[in-house]
Amino acid sequence: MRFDDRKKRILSAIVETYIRTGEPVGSKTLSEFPEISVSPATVRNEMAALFEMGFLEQPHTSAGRVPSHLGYRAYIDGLMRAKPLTDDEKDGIDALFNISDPDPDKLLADSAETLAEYTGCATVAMTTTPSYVTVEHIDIVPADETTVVLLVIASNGVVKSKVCRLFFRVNTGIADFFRKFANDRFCGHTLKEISAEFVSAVSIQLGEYSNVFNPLIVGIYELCKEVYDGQYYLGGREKLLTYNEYSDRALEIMKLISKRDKLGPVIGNNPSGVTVFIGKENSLSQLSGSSLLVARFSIGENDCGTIGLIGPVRMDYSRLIPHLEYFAEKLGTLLSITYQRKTGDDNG
Amino acid sequence: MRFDDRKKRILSAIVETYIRTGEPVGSKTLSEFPEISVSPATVRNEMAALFEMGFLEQPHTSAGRVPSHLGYRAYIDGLMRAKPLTDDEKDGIDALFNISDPDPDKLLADSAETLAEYTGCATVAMTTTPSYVTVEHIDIVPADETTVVLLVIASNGVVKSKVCRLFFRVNTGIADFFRKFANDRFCGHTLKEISAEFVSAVSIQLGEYSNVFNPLIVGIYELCKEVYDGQYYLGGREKLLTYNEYSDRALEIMKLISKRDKLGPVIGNNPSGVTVFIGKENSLSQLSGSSLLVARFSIGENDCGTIGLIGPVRMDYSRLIPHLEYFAEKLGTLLSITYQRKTGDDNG
DNA sequence: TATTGGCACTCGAAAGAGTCGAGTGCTAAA
DNA sequence: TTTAGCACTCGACTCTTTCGAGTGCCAATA
Repeated sequence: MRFDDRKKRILSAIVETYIRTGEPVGSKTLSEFPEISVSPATVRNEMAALFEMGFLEQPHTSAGRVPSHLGYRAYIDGLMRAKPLTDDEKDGIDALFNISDPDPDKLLADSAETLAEYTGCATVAMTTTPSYVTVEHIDIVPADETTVVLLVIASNGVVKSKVCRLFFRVNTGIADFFRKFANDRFCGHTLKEISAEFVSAVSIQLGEYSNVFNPLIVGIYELCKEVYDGQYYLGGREKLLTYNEYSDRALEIMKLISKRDKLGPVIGNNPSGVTVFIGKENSLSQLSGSSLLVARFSIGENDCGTIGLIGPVRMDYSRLIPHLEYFAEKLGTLLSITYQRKTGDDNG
Repeated sequence: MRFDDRKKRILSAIVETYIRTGEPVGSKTLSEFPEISVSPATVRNEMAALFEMGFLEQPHTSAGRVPSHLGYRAYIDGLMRAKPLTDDEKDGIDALFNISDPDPDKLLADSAETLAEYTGCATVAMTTTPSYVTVEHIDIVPADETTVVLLVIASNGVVKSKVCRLFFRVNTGIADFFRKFANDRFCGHTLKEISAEFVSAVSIQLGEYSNVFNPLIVGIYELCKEVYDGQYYLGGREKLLTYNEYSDRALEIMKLISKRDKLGPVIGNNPSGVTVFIGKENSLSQLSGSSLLVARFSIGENDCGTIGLIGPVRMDYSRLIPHLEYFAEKLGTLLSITYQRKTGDDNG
């Protein structure tokens, strides 16, 4: 049986109509489409064929047809006409990223929230740190008598800080000593190397002072770990409640996507561009009723993170895929500006 | 009509049974309670009286009775026997707060999440900064050639930092100059004073350098604002989905409580101890189906924040009120240790 | 040969009828 | 003042009926 042109048009129309209405699509409705314009009976014959080929499902005998996962897949891979963003939509997204000096962490969290608002889906934004990234510099700044601010600057430009409150007074001498010590021991090592064992070993080298300085050493460890772990932000999880598909599963899905160890591996390892997982294609069985759209973004040349959408299988792919793509691109651009300035200025 | 002892016992039993089962409570059920032990007919007479007095409501003629808001209020204010925490429960909460050197912001966010997990309610945690808090110290630390870390330390011990990426190379001289300038202009001023206008005025004093240093001045402004605004964290909003009461209102409530400008004023201005708003007592009409429990916590002597529970009116007050109280107390204690060490060590 | 009109059939959704039982209010007796 | 007795109410549940959108199949048609 050939998957001829009319079958393609009919499948397209079924997918699009079902996405729009949420109701199974019947032969009469389809026959009224200008790009189809054959009688309902003919449409029925074609639908029977598409059903045979696995592209359609039938909720029950006397209902219309609904796309199967295969049907969605065929639609997305070949039939769909992506709706390019209007200038207004582009301007809208551009405006979101028109921030002069963003805090990268907040930017990511805000992006997730904004993208959720923009798409009506739950979103996830995640960054990962390549294993070659090293500690570039550690600093310690006395804030008041017993408080210091610890800074860890990584070779990828990420800076993290932490307030440490100590049990003794910190003067410039102590700060200088510790700064030198910490830089000597940590700089140049990859973040990956800096394990609890590594830190214990460093601590021992402080000899009798190891107890006193322990909060700072632990602080450095925590900051390194924080940088290496990257970020994981969710946005608009409550959007799932607006879809009847999730009427009683919403809580389960909301909990699931909150867990980085569950969703992270799934979204973290995809080619560039937008990757789509439709329903049962998801490796997590709980997501068999959901579709997942993920897009990588990069800082300059370096692949650095993923931003994704989670919504019902019946989501508007033709609109959301280009949106997500554009959004990820813009996010990458802004992060690149933020992080690359330090080297970009070298020539000036 | 007297609100005599037996009426009180019956009202108590109705509230407690209804909280437990979610079903209207009938006379037969009540007559079997040992503390009531009169016939169903007598109970019915008493219930009719309690209904007259406004303590009960009746979903429909042939259903049992349900507490009215007045009924809950009477229960909470006079009849309820608070269930003190068991040692195990106390240990559980104590363990949550057994952290050596917490980041205050994370602590608050984690507390909200943990409290939600512990109580099954949505939670909110908020801090406010008294208007007398001043800027104590500003620091600027070069991180790499064009990146600096800005620090603002407030007189209440709060430290905030921000990474600023600049368009020029920062050497020690520039950093020293700006540090002195910023401390001269900002220190001693209350956070409240540091408005956009204030910052513009300061910026002008930099003369020809005002453009160059503007990102730093703006950074200081943002940090001051961040400290002054305090924090607002939500936890476990999805818990609301577990109550049928919220079957179709969950989304609305989740959105509402996410808005600090809506919920903040309601929870931010209450006496110490646990304050309870039952259903329609809430000034926000959308919360008429919810109860709100709020508890203040303080750092040392200074009142500093609020932590609260949001759940269905039918919540287990006798358990949750003591829990929230203990939780707020512990949170305050840990924050006090964190913030007060700097002065507490002055005697040593 | 592909398309179409006709027709009997299917099956879920919605509406209506009947039953059940928990719970009530009222009255009269204890 | 308390209680047993009794008629009554009304939601929850079940069963049945009706309705109609949609189907599959077949014979007629272009």
